[in-house]
Amino acid sequence: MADVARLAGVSSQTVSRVSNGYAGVNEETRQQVLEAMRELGYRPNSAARALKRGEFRTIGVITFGLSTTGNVRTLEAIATSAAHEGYAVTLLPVAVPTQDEVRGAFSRLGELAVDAVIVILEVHLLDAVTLSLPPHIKVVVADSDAGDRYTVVDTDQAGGSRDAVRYLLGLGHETVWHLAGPEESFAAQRRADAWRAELTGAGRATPPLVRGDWSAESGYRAGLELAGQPDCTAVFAANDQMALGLLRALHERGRYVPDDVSVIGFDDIPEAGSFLPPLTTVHQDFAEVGRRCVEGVLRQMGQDTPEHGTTLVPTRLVVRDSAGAPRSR
Amino acid sequence: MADVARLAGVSSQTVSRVSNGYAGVNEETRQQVLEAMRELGYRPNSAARALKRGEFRTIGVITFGLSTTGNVRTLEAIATSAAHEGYAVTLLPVAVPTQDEVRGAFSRLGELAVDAVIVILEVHLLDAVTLSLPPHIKVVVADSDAGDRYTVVDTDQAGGSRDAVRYLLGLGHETVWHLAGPEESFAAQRRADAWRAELTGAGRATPPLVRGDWSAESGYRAGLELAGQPDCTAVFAANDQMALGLLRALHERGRYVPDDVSVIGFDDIPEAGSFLPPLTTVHQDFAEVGRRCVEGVLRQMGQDTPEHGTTLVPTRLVVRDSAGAPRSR
DNA sequence: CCATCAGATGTTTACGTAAACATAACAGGC
DNA sequence: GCCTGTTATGTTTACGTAAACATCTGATGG
Repeated sequence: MADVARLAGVSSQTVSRVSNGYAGVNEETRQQVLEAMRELGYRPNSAARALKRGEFRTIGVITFGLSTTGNVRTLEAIATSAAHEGYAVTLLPVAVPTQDEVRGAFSRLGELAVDAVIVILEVHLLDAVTLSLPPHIKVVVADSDAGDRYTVVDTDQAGGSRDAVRYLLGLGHETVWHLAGPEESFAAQRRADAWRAELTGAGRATPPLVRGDWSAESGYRAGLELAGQPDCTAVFAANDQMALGLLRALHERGRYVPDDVSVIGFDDIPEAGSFLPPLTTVHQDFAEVGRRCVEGVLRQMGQDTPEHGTTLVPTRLVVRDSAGAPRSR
Repeated sequence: MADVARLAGVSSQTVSRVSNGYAGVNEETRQQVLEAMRELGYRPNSAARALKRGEFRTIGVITFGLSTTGNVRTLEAIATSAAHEGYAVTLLPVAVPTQDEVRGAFSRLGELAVDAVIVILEVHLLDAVTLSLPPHIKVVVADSDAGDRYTVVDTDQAGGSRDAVRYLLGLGHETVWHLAGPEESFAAQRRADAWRAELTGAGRATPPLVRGDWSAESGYRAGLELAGQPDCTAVFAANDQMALGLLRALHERGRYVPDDVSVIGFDDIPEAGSFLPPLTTVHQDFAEVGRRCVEGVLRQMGQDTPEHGTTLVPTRLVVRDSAGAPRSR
């Protein structure tokens, strides 16, 4: 900066003013400074800036792996929104979703150049971890039920599940089975709860819940099991990957979809329309979740007090070919 | 820091020494300092550190979208490796893969707190962009052919493609069709080149190349076309998503896989084993690519001169059920 | 018993920036 | 012609840290 100032024949403060687009600079001076910057290839040093301003213009994102579509899409939207607002995004991968790992990530975060954190961790691990965060760092959590302590942005899991079950019942199915996600997952829990509630509300029997782990492979195993249940005519899978495995198992066992068994997924991953048959599924607007996370974080940075409360992003049932009326008995 | 020093009854320099694990500090003093740190909740300020040290311990990752599995898995491995080495990862999403956008990302990068960059951009857009990078920033490129100018880490696209084609020919197919990725993609280009070379080398006819855009939907459209070619008995798809769409199209048109048509994909995404039928595909070791990217970046940071040259990560053909011998004529 | 040296700790300074304050030049009103 | 206000610019300072250098203590060896 000093070099630029010297070359342009001004003080370093004037360079700073130009560099920050400050108003009260003579147009002629400004051009000289810009020219000098160009000539010297000047780049403001972000460390010094951050030090001086006391903020990094960076948002940290804590996430467990990038294996699930939802996390990735949300992350992508976060990165885009953040970039749009002039914020950078720093990634904090948590290797294994254990209490210790999460705590570790949070404490690494403490020394990290970050003004705020968005946590995309659907598992029940946030509880004991709160304390280790420096107090000035703002937090938004996606996919959690910690709405009483944090700002939470979530998909309307319950609404989406309700729509799926209602749609299947509307097609004439006696009841709907559920292929759930892993126990540790908040999202899985809420989808299962809503499924159960909707069935109960409609006065239908609740079949035993089948557990998967989000993977297509687990869906396949569950599918082999379900294929053996002759009274199973409709399945609501908690995500599209498991639905994919389910489709394969049913196909292998000669149970045709949708003629013998109807299947509905959750997420609407880009490939869902290319499954065999194309999957009817609940569309999640991950991009919107990401945007609102960034929004929430920035809003909190404008004020001193942290917020809490939950924002729900609505879902939409995308009807394709994997669900139909049950074969008439 | 000054507060900690006061509380511990030492100078701030001693606090710094403790904080950085410096050797020559009396054990007793050290404990007092640590105690004071704990009591005051002291966190070293990373901006000040970066300013003083002249390095940020941060790696920037430029990537176009997070839509392709490969990019995401690579990114994940990068983040993990980097964290392991005490480096943070900052994400620089490029919204649209145009020259301007890429240039923009690179110039934003100039002001970003980053010591090195890993570019995961498979498209032909790097060429004109070189200049805008501050000279001290180290670069590693994944999935590119810029090996003469940068350190490049790539999957052995050619080897994988060759194996796929060779395997299909070995099963007795007369020739192999190719469902290629988009023209702008380096990876797509290399896979297509290797496919053509292998066919030519084996003295087989080269069917017209069919173009997709990596998406399952484009694979479906291509599949409808290929289903109309009676002499098409084997297809090598440039990625698994397109293979998925292809499978659906073939199925809809009554061309059975693998009896009528054999299909091989590329990537080995986690779901590939759950396709109908389970997909034979070329496994890419994205994790290894990510690791080597970080390794390359760190290595260059240890020295002054940038490197160039290409490292290839080997692939592996994963045989499942989508490819078989052609129906005897 | 003093010179020498090693280990432990303190003091000064600089990293690059921008806020706060200071100064200078000039226009306009009375 | 002097005061006031405005605009443009310069000077000083502090952000939190760690390198470089300075100092102090006590031990060792001749």
